[in-house]
Amino acid sequence: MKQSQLFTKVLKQAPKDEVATNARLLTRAGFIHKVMAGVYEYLPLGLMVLKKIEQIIREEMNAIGGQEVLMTTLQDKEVWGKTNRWDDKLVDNWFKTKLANGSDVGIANTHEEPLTFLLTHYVSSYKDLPIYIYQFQTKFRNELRAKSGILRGREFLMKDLYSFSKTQKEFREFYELCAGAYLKIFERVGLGDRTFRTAAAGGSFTTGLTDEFQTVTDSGEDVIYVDEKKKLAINKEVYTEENLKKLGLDKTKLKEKKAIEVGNIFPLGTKYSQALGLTVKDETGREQPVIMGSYGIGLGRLMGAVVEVSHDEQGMIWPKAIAPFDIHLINISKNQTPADKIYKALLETNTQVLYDEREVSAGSKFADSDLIGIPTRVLVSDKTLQSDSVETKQRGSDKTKLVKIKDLSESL
RNA sequence: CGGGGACUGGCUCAAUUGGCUAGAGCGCUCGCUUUGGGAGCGAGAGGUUCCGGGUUCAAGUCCCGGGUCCCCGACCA
Repeated sequence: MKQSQLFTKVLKQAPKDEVATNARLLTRAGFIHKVMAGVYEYLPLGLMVLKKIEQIIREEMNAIGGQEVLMTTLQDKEVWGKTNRWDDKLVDNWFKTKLANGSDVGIANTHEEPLTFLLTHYVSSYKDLPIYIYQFQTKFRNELRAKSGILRGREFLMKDLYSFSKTQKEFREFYELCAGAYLKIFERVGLGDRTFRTAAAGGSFTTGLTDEFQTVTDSGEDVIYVDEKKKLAINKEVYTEENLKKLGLDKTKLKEKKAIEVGNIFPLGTKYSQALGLTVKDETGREQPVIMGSYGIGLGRLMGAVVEVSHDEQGMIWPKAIAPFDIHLINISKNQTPADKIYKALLETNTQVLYDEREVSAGSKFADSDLIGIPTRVLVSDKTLQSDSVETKQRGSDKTKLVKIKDLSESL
């Protein structure tokens, strides 16, 4: 894409109402725009990143047997009444509204109830299980205090998967499979070396220990204790002698760290299936409640976490897998024709390239490029053209390399 | 929800203990010049000073009410 056609522009100064690094950089670079506290619009560059994250998650969820659906934002009150979660005392961060005919509806906060209810229409035999269903869907949560830019929003895109199993053993196997898939996802988006499976409390969903995935960074909201060798951690909220023993963690080997929760998985047992009547007949013909699990990843939060851990003074440094573009082609030669040709040639090799052909100063282009943070910069100047070359540079590194134009696509 | 801070062109900020036509930088438009790390000169456009009341000869500035945003805490997927 030609940069002059991008409708967003880079800002030299971040808006004063943003303090969080992720929001400051993403806003300055034109990836997102704040509408109100905790509510952000995704602009072209930001959406490209979000879509790439989504695709990585989709691939990993499909790989473990997930089937993608899309459920609704408007939810039936009846269904929530069956688990008593309609009550504001139990779930108080809910947006609710009314239809024209006066009936109450909920605005998607989570989907355990609607999905469990949906499955009662299709599942009746143990032969129908297991089933793993997921979606990318916007969640609305009326947080008392939104903060940290896109890390905690009132409206955010979430991948939520729900597992439906006939036995504890079957459930546990999938639970571990999904934990593995999560680690792969965080690896692929560039957070692998600092993201830990972490024992935590289950909130309103369950009792007992559950698992979350925490990315270590000083800008995190949570405090965890990490065993770096075992690649395991425990959240401060459940840090007790008893739990340490249960997890086989040695107090002396744990390091206290701040972290961002980028994903979570937890057992739901039969709480929802029983309440909503989701049962299957077993081999002997008896009705058995289905054993459930829930597995979530907030996409915006994940994107924000990447920015928090991967940036410098100049701007963001995107991992290749989720960068909005692969190449930032920059022309600073008066003669634009050679750069135009390179742009076309790159597009023909299916390279995703942002082409800065604007008539602004070189320094301004470099600064914008560093801020946006595309992994590879390809520079065309009078100097490089003298030797039929371009200069390549990786974002985050100072090393530059002169590459012959005819060899460019192979070298990338 | 408790405590603290803020709100002035698109963005960042000025505006003397209440005083003239609310200024500057960035950004934007036009012209000329310039082009390897946010260039220069000139001309120009752009304002309900968050909203509503009030005090005063006079309010961006003081008073009352409301709103929004940010931070800390509580809460929380």
